[in-house]
Amino acid sequence: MSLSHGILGFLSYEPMTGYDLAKFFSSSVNFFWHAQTSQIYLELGKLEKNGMVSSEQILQTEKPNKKLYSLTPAGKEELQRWLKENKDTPDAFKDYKSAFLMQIFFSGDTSETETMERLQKFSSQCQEIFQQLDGIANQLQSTPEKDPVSARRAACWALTADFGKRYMEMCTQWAQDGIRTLRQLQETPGPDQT
Amino acid sequence: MSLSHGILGFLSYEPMTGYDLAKFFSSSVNFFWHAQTSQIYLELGKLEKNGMVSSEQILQTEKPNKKLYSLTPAGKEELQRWLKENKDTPDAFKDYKSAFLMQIFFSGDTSETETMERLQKFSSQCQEIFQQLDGIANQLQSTPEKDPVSARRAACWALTADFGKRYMEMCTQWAQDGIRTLRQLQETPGPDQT
DNA sequence: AGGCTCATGTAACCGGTTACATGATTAT
DNA sequence: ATAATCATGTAACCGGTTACATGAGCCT
Repeated sequence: MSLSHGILGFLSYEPMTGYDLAKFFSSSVNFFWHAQTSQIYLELGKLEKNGMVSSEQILQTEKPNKKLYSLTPAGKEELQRWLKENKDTPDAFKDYKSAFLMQIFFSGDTSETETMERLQKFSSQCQEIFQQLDGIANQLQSTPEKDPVSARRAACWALTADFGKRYMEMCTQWAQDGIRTLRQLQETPGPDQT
Repeated sequence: MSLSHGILGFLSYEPMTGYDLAKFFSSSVNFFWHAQTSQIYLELGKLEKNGMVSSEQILQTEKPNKKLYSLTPAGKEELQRWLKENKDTPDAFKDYKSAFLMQIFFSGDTSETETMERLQKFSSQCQEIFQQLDGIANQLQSTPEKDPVSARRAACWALTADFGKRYMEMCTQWAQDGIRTLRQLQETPGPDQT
C-alpha cells in the first residue's frame, strides 16, 4: 500500500520515468522502503489504470525511448489524502518484521560463540549502512537549497536520514553489548553445574 | 518465510496448539513479528503437509477439542538449518519497511505544525511499546529459570526485548529532537523572505 | 443475558519477490 | 570486446492481510 504512494510522492517533485524512480528510491528512501525496479513498473501500470498518473512517450535518438510519468489531479489528491492519514493504534510497528531477531530469539540451543559471531556480523552491517546514511546527511547539510520548497524537502529527507543513522547506531551498540553479555554467560557457567 | 520458522521454533519448546502459538507470538515476538491467528493455522496446515510437524487430536469435555502439534525430526532439522542460515549482504534491513517514515519523507508540503503533531503521536506510541517491553524485561530478570535450557531461552528473549526497548527509546528521542528542529525552522523563516 | 476464554478454520485478495527477458548507446 | 548506463517489462509464486464464519463452556 505504500510503494504506490512513494511513487506519487516522487512524481510530485517532477515528472519522471520508472527508471528515474528506481534511482530515487534506492538513493533516498531505500533503507526504509526497498523497491524492486520491476515492482515500480508494475505499480506505475496500476496507477495509470486508476488515473493517478499519466504517461507520455519521449522519443530519444541517443538513448532508448522512455515514458515520462506525471501526477494527474486525482493523483495529487490521493497523495495529499495519504499524507494526512495517520494510524492511531500503535500500528507504526505492526509492519515491522525481522527474521534476524527471530533467529536471535530462538538461538537458545545454539552455541554462544555462533550467536556472538552473528551479532558481530550484524554490527558490521549496521556500521556500513550508517556510513552510507552519514554520507547522505552530510551532503544534505553542506548543500543548502536556494528555494524554500527544496529546502523543506531536504529537511524532511534529513529527518529520515537522521532516523536511519540513529537506528544503525542503536543496532551497533546493542549488538556489541549483546556480545559482552554472552561472553559473560559463557565464562560463568552457572551457580551449580554438577 | 519466517512465520513458519517461528512456529517451528516455538514447537521446539513443547508441543502446542495453534491457539497456544498465537498467544506465544503475541506475548513475546509480537513487536518484531506480528502474526495473525488465522495465518498461524494456515501455516500449520502447510507445515503438516510438508512433514515438518505432526498433529494429534486431543478430545476435551469441558473445553473444545484441540489439535496438538509437535515437531517431526524433519521439522527439527529445518529449524536448525534456518537458525544457521545467515544472509551476508546488508540484507538485515532489506525487509524493513516503514510507511510512517515514507510519510515524513514526503511531508515537505505539509505544515510544520501537522508534522510536529504526527511526530508527537509517534513518540507517545513508542513510549507505550517501551513500557510493555520494559514489563517483559523486568519479569524476565526477576524470575530466574532453574534449568539451563530455560535460562538460555530467557537470555535470548531478554536480548530481543532489550533490542525493542532501545529501539523505542531511540524513536522517542528522534521524534522529540525532530519536533525541536521543526520548531526552529518555523521560527526562522529563512535568510531572505522578500 | 452478555462477555470472556478456548478453539479452529475458509476465501478473496494483494503487495511484493524472484527470476527471466530484451536491447540500445556510450565509455574503457 | 565488454562493461556500464539507460530503459522497460512479464510470469510464476507466495507470504500475509482482511474479513468472515462458527461454536462450546464458564463466569458475572
